[in-house]
Amino acid sequence: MSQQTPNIPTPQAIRGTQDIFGADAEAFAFVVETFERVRKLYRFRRVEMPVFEKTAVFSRSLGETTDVVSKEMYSFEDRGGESLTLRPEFTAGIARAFITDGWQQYAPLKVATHGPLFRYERPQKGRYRQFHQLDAEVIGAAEPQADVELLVMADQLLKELGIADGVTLQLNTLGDGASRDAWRAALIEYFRAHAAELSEDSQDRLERNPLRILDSKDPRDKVFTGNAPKIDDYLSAEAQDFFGKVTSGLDAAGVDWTRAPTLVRGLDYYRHTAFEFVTDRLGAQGTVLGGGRYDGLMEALGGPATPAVGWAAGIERLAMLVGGESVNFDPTPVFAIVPDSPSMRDEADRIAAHLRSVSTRPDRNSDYYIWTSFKGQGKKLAEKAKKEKVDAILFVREGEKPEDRLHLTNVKGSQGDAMDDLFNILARLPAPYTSLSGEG
RNA sequence: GCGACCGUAGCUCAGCUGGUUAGAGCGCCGGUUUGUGGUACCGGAGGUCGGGGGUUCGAACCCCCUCGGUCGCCCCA
Repeated sequence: MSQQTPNIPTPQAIRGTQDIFGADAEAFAFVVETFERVRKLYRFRRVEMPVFEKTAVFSRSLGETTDVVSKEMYSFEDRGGESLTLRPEFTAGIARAFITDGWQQYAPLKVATHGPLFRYERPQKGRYRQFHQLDAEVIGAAEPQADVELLVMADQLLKELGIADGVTLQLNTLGDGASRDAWRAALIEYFRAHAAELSEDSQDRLERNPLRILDSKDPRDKVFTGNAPKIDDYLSAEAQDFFGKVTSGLDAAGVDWTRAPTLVRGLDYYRHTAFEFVTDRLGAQGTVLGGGRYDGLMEALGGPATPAVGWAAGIERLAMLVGGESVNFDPTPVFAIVPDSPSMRDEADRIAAHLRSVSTRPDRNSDYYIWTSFKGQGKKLAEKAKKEKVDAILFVREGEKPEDRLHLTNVKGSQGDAMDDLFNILARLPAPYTSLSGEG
């Protein structure tokens, strides 16, 4: 290995960013690919959104007083003196595009996207300053069936990722605007009576975000949360009916859920349905997918009143649940092409090039993968190939007759049909190599 | 923003209450052996002990500052 150049300090990675590699990167890709498949199944349209927006897009939609806006955004002035912000979430930007790009003509519009988000927070397990989310939104649909479809899709995604076990859907309603405001007022009144006995955090929350006191972890607060006013007592008949249709829709679709009366949303724009898929396997960052209805958002951005629902899911949290070195995300067999001697290098390269050029199936996936190296031959290279976890090694050796020149060795011990499959693939070899020797 | 723990070769770590040239395994490079269901052996390169300051005859080890990591609080997906 080469030495580092002295006296030139290597710049460090930014705190809270990640260089994702190896099994983690495979798990990440598996999550994204699964999401893409499910999103197409439900006919959500793919959108690509800018990574930065005018700061007002977020400050208006999330609320100036929220922690995200007041202390977690990466905001800066560009060279024109305009205040811009690296997106801390997807919804606000999509809502902005809905208004400014005339997407209203497609309403009700189902869109999905994924990519990096930025929040200046203290890094910890499952939380980074640059993190990645999957996102799905239904815009322009006031019907509870939209909430149901979104939740059914989320449920199917988690099942297809193989992580549905141990993840529970917690569901709540915040009511319509009037219900929510009445409940909020009642909560403030109730907690204010006990203000002195609450935790310092909750005394602060009392002013800024009283709903949040309900899911406080502090035992001093928990004493009071049990008897706090319930949203159910403040729901209008319409809001009650709406929530009833969501739950019956979920039951009809066979999605398990539990009522979580203290589940609230941190951001101001949420109404009605609020939900989180929660696991107990990720420590403090247990929410793996969360969202709700945000009927008030479009107006906050100066657009027409437009009902909408959506959710987002943390890709690295999903990847951690999927993870594990042992998981094989892709069963496609891998062949190593190994020249037995330096003189067979070109021949080996020729064979590898041919196999790669004929590998593509009509569905654009490959039947097999080909591993090669840039140097080495024979024994050493075979050892290296095994460390790369190839399924079989095709040795290219010197020999008079073409059938003597190729030798297939099965590395992983598959037999019978599996071995036949490997041989069948090599039947696609060019002219001289119509047969080859090998062992199973 | 607050708290706890941690920071020794590319990786995972050892280094006794501060005491001579800082170690192991894996990996890497070279070689010998072995014709291939993750060979065996020999040799080699590679470390400002995160960085800076201090205490001491002497610091990887003690103290302070700083940077970074991990896990909580907060916030949130």
